[in-house]
Order: sequence, then structure tokens, then C-alpha cells
Amino acid sequence: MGDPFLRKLETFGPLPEPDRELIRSISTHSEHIKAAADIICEGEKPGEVNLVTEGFAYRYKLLAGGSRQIVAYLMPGDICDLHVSFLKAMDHSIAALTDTQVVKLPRDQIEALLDRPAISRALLMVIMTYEANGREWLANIGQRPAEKRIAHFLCEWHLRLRSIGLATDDTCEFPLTQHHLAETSGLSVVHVNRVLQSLRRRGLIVLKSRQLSFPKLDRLWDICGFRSNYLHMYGRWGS
Amino acid sequence: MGDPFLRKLETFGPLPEPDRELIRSISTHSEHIKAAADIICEGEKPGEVNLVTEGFAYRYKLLAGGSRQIVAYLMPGDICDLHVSFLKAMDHSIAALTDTQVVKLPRDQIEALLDRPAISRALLMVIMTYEANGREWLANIGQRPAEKRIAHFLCEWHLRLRSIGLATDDTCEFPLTQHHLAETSGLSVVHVNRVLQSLRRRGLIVLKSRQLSFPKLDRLWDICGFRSNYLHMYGRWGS
DNA sequence: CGACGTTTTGATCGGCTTCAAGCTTTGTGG
DNA sequence: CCACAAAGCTTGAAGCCGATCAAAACGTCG
Repeated sequence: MGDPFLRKLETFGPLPEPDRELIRSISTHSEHIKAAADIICEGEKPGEVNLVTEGFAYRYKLLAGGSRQIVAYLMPGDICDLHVSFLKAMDHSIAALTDTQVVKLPRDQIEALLDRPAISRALLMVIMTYEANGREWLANIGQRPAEKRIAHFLCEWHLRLRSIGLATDDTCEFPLTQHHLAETSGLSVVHVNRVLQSLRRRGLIVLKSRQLSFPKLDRLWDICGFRSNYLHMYGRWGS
Repeated sequence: MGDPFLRKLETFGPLPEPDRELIRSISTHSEHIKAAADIICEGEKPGEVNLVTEGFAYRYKLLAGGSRQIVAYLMPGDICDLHVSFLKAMDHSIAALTDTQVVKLPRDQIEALLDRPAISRALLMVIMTYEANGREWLANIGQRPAEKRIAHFLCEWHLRLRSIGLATDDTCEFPLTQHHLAETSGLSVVHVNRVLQSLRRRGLIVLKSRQLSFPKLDRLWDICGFRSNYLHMYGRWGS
């Protein structure tokens, strides 16, 4: 199933038919990864590139003191580690958040993809949106107080899921524990908990058994200053 | 002078001679930007891509409350906004830190560059190192306490300058004000000041009239857990 | 010299962390 | 299918890191 990947590459416009054909054909063998298992670790330099086709994963960095920062979440269609096929080694690790299905693209297949100008360009764009996403996170963690910070992350999570057809207008799955949320937002677990309580009390979110919904989504967007422009989705979810 | 840019693109290996020729030829007209002026603002979508050839610039994001987060620094050779030639609009702004010389690459020149597979690939790699840099910042701001956070940034600044021949082994220019440092690290100006004092008192840095030096650089690296791997420099400054 | 931007210092305040313990849900093997 | 363990969530109390406010010293440039 190279489907989510194809859709990802076509976010910014359709690819030539032969290119699409190529992409469909590469989805050779797919691997199942159990929740919480590492997909690839810092320092490694494997021969293939991983592609998430089902489930969720996240990038993280381990720091000297033993603390951990999650720096991105990967959803179906996302490329895990194109880096590795070019750069010398992984500078961070990737773990499965839920049970995950991952396609392993051998190096020569990557090369084949990059030889197609349209695909190569699409990849460049995808990488640039990842970069844009990282910048927004930086602003989020650097400037916003705890409540807005978490609210902002929740809005992003929901919108990203919505854009790949995995969420309704006001509800989505949410497989993160509060511990993940803490490592994502640079806050302590205890404080994350209190913030969530507060959001709940105010009727802004309903979060239970890994299901998240937003009774007043626009209100929440307002509160945390969420603007979707940095996600560069130009379909239904605009600028 | 397309020189710093050429060097940048060749970080990961030399380009074919015709490609190098092309790059040397594109440096059409260069523009001078005064310190503190904006080079490009959020929301804009200009026809050309900016390239820093002299001086320093920085990317920043303005948040609702009026606060500002600096999300990256640009040094000679860095590409400001490839984004724009693909994505719909800038999702952040770029300002000159010092007086800056900027080459404006018109869109068709960019296209010409991307048509060369080797250049296109080099660009992809450069963008990926930018992404890696962003991840490290995220971990830095999210997890490290003020002192380590600032120390880490100083180490990075120095190493980056060193890698482009603008610093000696223990000294470099440092045109940022404490205000910039605050907006970079997500701390208040006052606290940045106190941290700098503390680093000075301990003999770890000497910072005066925009000159920064490191009497005990390895000690400082240790203290903040600085590891250069995320910069993906494979020359003299290893892994 | 005067003015403005930058750095410095002191005092106070508060958001978030840490520690600690109890509770609830999920998962697993007998 | 129950029992128990493990993981996740919740709550309270105390303390600290860094924010904020305010004002003074410094430096740099017209």
C-alpha cells in the first residue's frame, strides 16, 4: 500500500502518470512495528528509508540528563528518514506510537524516485513543510504558556488527521499518553494533567479513552492563536 | 559572489563542473540590506529566492501576544526562502541581523538549478540539515535549563561560523544583542543577562563589544552536552 | 553633549516543577 | 473470566527557576 505516500507527494498537485505508477510499484515489503518499539535509532545508518503507511510514530531526541524531547509526529504517508540515505547517520530516533505499518524503501528505489524530476521536486516540498512545522513548534514551545501550548498542539494534531481523512470535523483519535504530551510540549506530566483538566472544565475538549473531540473548535483556535498557514495545506483546509 | 553558496552546496561532495559553472553564473544582482531591516515578511510571495552572501540574518515568527521567536540564523551561503518558490506564502519572516548582502535569484534561475539532478539533490540535503538544526533547537528549548540552553546556542553559533571560515578555534564575532538571545532561547532579557554573567564569572565565555571567545571550549561543550552530529558537518569538525 | 539602545542590578511574584501518594484503567496469565 | 500487575491518571503541598517591574549605568552615535 503505497497509497498514503502517493497522496502525500501529490499534496501540491498531481504527478505524471508514469511517476504515479512508479510510486505504486515500489511498495515492496511492509513491516509491522509494535507500539512503543523503536523504528530507527540515533546513530544508525540503515540501507533503506522508512515510510509510515498505517498508525502513528514520532521522532525524539534523548538528552544528556535522560530527558526526552519529541520533535515531530509521523502519520500515514509521512517519510521517516530520507535523511539517512544522504546524511551520514540519524541525529535522532523514531519510535512507533501505536502499532504501525512501515514500508522499507531500499536505497536504489529512493534513487529511482529522485531521478524523476517531478517526484524529486515533490519530495523537496514535503521536506520543506516538515521544516515549517518544526518552526511552528519552536515558536509554540518558546513563547506560549502551558495552556496555549497544549491547545495549539491539539489543534494541529486534529487538523493533520483531518487532512488525511482520519478525523471528522470535531473528533479524532488521540493515542498519546500525557507523558507523550509532556515530552512534546516541554512541560512536566503533572502540569500537562492540570492543563488538560482545565481545558476540560471549560468545555473546550473532551478527551477520554484515546478519543479527542472539540465541542468549540473555533474558540480553541482563537485561544491559542492557531493559524493553519504553516501546515501548507491548500485543499479544503486552506492557506 | 555566488561563492559561499557554492561551498554550501558542496558540503557533501563536489558538483560536476558544468553545475558549478551554472552556479557561479547565476549571481546576477546583489542587494544590500541594512541591519535590522526585514528581508521578507510572513505572508509575502515574491518572485525570487534570497541568498545570503555576506552578513547575518535570522528567521522569526511573530505571535499573537506580540512576542517573537527567532527560529534560525542565516549565515553566508544560506538559502533564505526556497519555500516561497514552491509553497504559497512565507509562514515566517526574515530580518537582517547585521548589514547584509543578499543575492536575488529569479524563479527561472531556481528552476534551472533544480533541473540539474546533482544540484537538486544537494539542495535536498541542505534543506535536511536545516531541518535537523531545527530539531536540535526544539530539544534545546524544550528540555534544557536556561544556562545550558544559552551555552548550547553559543557553541552552535561558534561552530557554524568556524565551519565557514569566519571564526578561529576559540573566538568569533557575535552580533546578537541580549534581546536577540532572549528571543532565540525563549527566556526573558533579564534572565539572559544573568546567565551570561554567570558564564563569564566562571570563565567560560568572554563576550564584549560583539566579540565572543571561549577560554575553555571543551568544558563548555561538556556542560551543555553539545554534540555536533546534528549539524552534519563531515569535514574538519567531524560527525 | 544629548538621546536612544543596550546592559546591568535589585526586588517581588508566579507558573511550573518536583516529590509523594492514591486512584483508575488497561492488559495479561492462570 | 477473574486477579493481579503495570501503566496511566489525578491530586496536594512545597519550592524553585525564571518572569516581570522598575530604575540606574553604560556606550555609542548623530
